[in-house]
Amino acid sequence: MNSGSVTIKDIARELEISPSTVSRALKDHPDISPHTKKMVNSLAEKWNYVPNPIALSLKGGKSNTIGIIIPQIVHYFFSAVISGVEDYANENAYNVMICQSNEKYENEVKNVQTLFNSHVDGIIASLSKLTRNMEHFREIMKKNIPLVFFDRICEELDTDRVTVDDEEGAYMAVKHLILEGKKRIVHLSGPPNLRISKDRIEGYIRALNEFRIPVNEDNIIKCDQIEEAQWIIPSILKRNPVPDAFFSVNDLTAAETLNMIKQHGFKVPEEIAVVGFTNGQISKLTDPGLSTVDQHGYEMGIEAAKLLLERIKDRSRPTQSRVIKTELIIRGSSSRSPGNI
Amino acid sequence: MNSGSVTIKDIARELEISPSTVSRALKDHPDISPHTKKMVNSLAEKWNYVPNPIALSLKGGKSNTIGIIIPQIVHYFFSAVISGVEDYANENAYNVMICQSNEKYENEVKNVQTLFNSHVDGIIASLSKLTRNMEHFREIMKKNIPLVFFDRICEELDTDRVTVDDEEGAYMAVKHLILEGKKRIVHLSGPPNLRISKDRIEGYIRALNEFRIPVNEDNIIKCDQIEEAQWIIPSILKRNPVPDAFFSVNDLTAAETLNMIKQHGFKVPEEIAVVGFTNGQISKLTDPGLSTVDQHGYEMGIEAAKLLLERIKDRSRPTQSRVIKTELIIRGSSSRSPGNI
DNA sequence: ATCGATACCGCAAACGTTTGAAATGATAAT
DNA sequence: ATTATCATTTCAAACGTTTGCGGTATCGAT
Repeated sequence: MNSGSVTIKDIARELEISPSTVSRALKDHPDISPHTKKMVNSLAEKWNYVPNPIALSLKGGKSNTIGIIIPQIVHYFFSAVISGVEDYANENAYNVMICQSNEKYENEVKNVQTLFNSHVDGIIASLSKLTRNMEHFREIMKKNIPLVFFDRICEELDTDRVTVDDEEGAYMAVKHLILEGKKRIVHLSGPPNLRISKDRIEGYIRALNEFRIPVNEDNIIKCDQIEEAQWIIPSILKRNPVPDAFFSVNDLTAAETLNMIKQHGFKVPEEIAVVGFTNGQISKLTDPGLSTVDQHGYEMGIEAAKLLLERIKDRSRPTQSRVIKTELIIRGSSSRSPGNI
Repeated sequence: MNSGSVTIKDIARELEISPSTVSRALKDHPDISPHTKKMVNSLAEKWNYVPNPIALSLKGGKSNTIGIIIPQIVHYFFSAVISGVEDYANENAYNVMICQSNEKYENEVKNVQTLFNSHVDGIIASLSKLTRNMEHFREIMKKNIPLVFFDRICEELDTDRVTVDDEEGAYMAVKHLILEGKKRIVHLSGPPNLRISKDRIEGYIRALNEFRIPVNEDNIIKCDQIEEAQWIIPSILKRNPVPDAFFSVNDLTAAETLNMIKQHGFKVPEEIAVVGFTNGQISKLTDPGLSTVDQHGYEMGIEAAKLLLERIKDRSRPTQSRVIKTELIIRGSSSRSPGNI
């Protein structure tokens, strides 16, 4: 705790009045005389008085801090979400504590504990890839701590949620590929336990169905990491006939896939097209630019924080699910005449 | 503040003893009988008692929270640093509050205010590109708040610092380019007010000097953003003779430069080579892979947090400057036979 | 029986703030 | 002169924890 901070007591001492009078004067309480108010306020101004948030927390029974649990901060999407959460929280006088699960269930459990012990007023979370057991979140709900999931939501718990329209996003991406003339479209999908993975698969299937392209189970492959792509993609590229498009569940895997396709001598997008998911920084920097589905991380962060603060205010209101629209960004990896660059 | 939390008072009430006895029992104070200690500890265990950090903060006069001010969280380097800071801080029972300046001086000033008002025990910061006036940091030092700068340090203030050996990193990068046979090497540099920019320029110059390549002022160009690269690089590529290498102050600009070079029909690395700085996610995903100088962001975060906590413990110890070694990562953008991929 | 020592425990204040209740002083109504 | 009314202020408790100090009880020694 820093020194130099002015307290109500300091002001009271200087003005030779009681702390309670100072407190009320600062709040413009009707009991206090205009003269006293003037004295107090001008001294408070002069001395840069700011209420001690720690004392307020102790008194008020709320910490004005919210926690956020994310898999990894170094991923563009998650850091964008954090920015949104921070911005909205700070505007509303809340602080944010960040915890990373590093995609591990055990860490996630610890994170929940840590945040609870830190007396956060609520928690925003996105599941780790390895989380199957939701007991830690169930516990936190039992303790009546507001909980909002975003992106990788927990299906079995009735909480507020913020997602993107994953199904629609995937549908748009695959439809776009089909309209570009692609027929043998491989979907590199995420962990099958996550709702987002299922939804994106469904969007993929809906697009194929719409154009009466048969769905081949072999074209849906769990592959959502660079390292995975490095050994999976080559085998796929040996198929006969070779796929003519990849729709990946994230940009990083898509970018790596794109590179491997080129390494194997295929032309992008003419022979094989690629579409990713996220619209992170890499997508502008691959060659050709990576078509992708914008996930609007920042907006998700804003919405998640908004939902959480609403619930902190009113714990009895019914849970809400907000869905943010994705946006298909077409670049060179899937189209010879991209709309965006 | 969440409900459900067990307090010392709860335990005292249940055991029909006083809170002070409970407190001492939990701390294994000699005044307390073994029997009482046993009672208290087992109930505390059973009820999952955890001390209320807010009460401790108020009492102890320290918040056990540190603040970090960074330009933008969405950049790989900074999010890596945050990870390091969080990890070290959490291991030592500290929380971290994150503030983004978004590269704006005004925001940075506000951030400092916010952190001060939040009673953080110390601040870790990296300057925004637009910060010239250091008054806000000077103020915070006057108030005796420990302050550690990393990467973009403040030269005029005597604080603890963590940097990488920017000069050496740049030197290695440029020397590597020279050894690859490059002679007309353009350096895309950062904001001239920042020490890191100057150091990297110096490293660039040292390498040229060592190989008796004349330093051409026109080859040192302020260009550290994608948008800047988009209009600056084309003009550079029209030079006659055209440069045969670019050494960029960050990966993003380097990646964009690499793309523009290819667009203009030059072969990378044969005709024009590129080296970046950071070793972020993109560097593995460009085509060819981007050679770069690893900045070890995570380690910097650890060191910065370590320095800060040391200073919080002992405010009188002399300031320290820790320098972390960079590492040249050679990929396809600068060498036909890269050591790394 | 008295004293001192020892062992164990509780009271109360403190951190900074808020807030119900009580106190003070002054004014107006009786 | 007494009382009610009002404006203004202070007191005290509370949030959860720590800690100096004082208190009580027990025991052994005298």
